[in-house]
Amino acid sequence: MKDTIMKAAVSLLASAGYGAASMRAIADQAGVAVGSLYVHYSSKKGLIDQLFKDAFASRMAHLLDLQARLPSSVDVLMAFIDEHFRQLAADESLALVLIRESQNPQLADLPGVRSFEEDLPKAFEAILEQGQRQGEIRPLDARLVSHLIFHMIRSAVYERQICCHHDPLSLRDELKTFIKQAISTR
Amino acid sequence: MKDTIMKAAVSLLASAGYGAASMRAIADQAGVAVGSLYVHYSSKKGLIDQLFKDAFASRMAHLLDLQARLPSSVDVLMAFIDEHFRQLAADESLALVLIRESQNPQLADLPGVRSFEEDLPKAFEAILEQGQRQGEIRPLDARLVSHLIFHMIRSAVYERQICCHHDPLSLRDELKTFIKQAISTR
Amino acid sequence: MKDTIMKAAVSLLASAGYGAASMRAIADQAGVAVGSLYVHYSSKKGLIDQLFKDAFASRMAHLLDLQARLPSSVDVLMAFIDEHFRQLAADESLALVLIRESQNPQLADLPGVRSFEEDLPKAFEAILEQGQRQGEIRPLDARLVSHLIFHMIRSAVYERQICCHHDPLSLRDELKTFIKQAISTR
Amino acid sequence: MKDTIMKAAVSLLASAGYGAASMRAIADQAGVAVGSLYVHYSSKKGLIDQLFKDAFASRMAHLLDLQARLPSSVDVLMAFIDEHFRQLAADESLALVLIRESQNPQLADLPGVRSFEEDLPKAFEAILEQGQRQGEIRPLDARLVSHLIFHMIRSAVYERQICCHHDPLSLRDELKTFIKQAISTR
DNA sequence: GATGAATGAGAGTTCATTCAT
DNA sequence: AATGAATGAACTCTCATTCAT
Repeated sequence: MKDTIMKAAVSLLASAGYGAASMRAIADQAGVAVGSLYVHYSSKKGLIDQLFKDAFASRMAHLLDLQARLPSSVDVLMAFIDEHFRQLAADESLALVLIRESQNPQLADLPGVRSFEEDLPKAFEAILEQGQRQGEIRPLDARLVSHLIFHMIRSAVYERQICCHHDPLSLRDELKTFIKQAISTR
Repeated sequence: MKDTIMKAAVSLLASAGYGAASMRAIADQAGVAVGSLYVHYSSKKGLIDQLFKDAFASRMAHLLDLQARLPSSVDVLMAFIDEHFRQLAADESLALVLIRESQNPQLADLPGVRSFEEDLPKAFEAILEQGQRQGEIRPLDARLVSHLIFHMIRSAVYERQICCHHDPLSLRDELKTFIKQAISTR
Repeated sequence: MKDTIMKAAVSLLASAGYGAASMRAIADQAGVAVGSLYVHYSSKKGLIDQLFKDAFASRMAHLLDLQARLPSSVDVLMAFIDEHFRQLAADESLALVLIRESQNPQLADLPGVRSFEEDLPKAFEAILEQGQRQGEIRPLDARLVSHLIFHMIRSAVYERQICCHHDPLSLRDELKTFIKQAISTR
Repeated sequence: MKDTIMKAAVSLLASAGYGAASMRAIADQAGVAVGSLYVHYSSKKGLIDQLFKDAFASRMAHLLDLQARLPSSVDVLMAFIDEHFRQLAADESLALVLIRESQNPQLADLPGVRSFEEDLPKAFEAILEQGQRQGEIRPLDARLVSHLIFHMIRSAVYERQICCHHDPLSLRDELKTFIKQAISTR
């Protein structure tokens, strides 16, 4: 049931956003009573914090795994984008929620959200710096570009959700080409 | 007084977001009575719609002007980024609000917000297509890349607001280099 | 309207107690909307705090006045009892609420309630001590007896409300005789 | 286990009061599951009713015993006060709960609470009337004074709990002297 | 135009109680 | 007998909005 609730919450957050996703609406969507939400999550914010904590943990684990297995930094980034899009296909709503609500000031103080906002770009930054040392990546402000890439992935995912015009595979390849060309040494 | 209210609204929306910016809070911030808000704006959504309409009009006008004056599409984009950062310096809060709340599903049906979300990228797309015809810009999915660029500018602006680590000028130049390299024919 | 709300609150607190006097019930009793309660009082506790603050102020003012006008401490006590019963006749519900809810642990941290519980007995204590110095009152533990008297007045008032068997005047005289005989030097 | 639950309930009622002592909190305090409370008691009110029934039975039994053994009504009262203070020392929390919650309107309809509130003073009244017939006790309204004394004992006990300033023995003796002098024939 | 008290629907949350295990 | 997840009514409080002044 805990899972049913979380899935309903993600679905509603995706379509309506934090402000319009009331606990009552989430309960209805999940087909449970309002009180049941509080059996499994301490509060509305507690529920959303858990959402981000889970997402951060799974993404971070994957990124660290890639970094350990692939020698080339550019390859790590490309593989991560592939994986990100794969996860996206698995749960489109979740991706949208993660992107949208991570920028919601009302949620900025949640530990899970902060990890997602701060620690994930930091990992990107480390990869870029390693790539620079390896000569694969041109001189650039690693911190800044890590954030740019992070947001571009977000944007691509976001576009995919909102404007249903794009073919997801071409979008993924377009993004990869875009980033690859932008950071490579010539 | 109408202006005082709008400025207070922008300031509060920037720091607290749509959900936490109550009409009472906006009135307090502006130093006027709650009732006065409804003298000048029909509703909370009406106020925000106006905010986006104004912003869209000024940005669109500038883009059309650049397009008319500069022959090179790449130059137009670069000049637009310059101008965007200039406007940003003039009103940082407004930029943040435009970016954040344009993605808020609770505001998605406002005409002003829709213009900002849909018509501005369309203008970018037209510029890219023109650049392709001129041979300045490599073959790419104009519609998709226009959205990517649009979101990257957003991301850069957003980063500038949230993480106070970056030097705004280097951020602007980094972004211009990033985009220029990404779209140019080799 | 602020007054209407307070009167409705007192009436409901008297008949139902703090736990059963919901804000909705108070609003209904007062014939106003729930929201109106929060226009005039910050919260349920804020409303009750105000109730006690007002009651404390009026009783304390009267006690100080008597103390200034009457030379005999016993007379002051007797006059205060008379006045207390008079105020009681003017607002029986209020008296009951003050007595009952001042002992409610959920309200113990309200400043108004603390004043009522602590500062009023302190004033009694001062009167007793003065009476002892004047030789009117027998040797006794002033602090303790001040609390005993305070609670006896309460009890008498409480009885009057709950058990409607007693004649209020005989109750008052019985109490006065009881106290007078208990504290006098023989 | 039934006893563990009752003790936890008394402890929590003493410190937090009826309103704040939720069934979950009582279960936590007792170290059992919420469901177990309903195995032994029909409801929250049923539990509290049992609390008062037990207390009434033990106090009433003792009072009747004293009345049978002691010829002097004044002695009976004094002995009862001694015993009351002794019971108090044995379970201070219980005493506080009995006093406080017997006045809670939300509990006024419980049979156990009504016995405690009505039948105990009636027994006092009978003793006073007997003392009057024996010439030990001055002419007074027996019903009224029985309530006064009942409440004074309450008050003394209550004070002992709340204001930790008093020495319990001196408080007991002060109260006994106070009452003895108040009711005696001169 | 400007005000702010009044509104009432709806938000998040709690809680006594039930019942399948 | 013991458990604790599930329930849904009811709670306190907030908020966009209205309207008489």
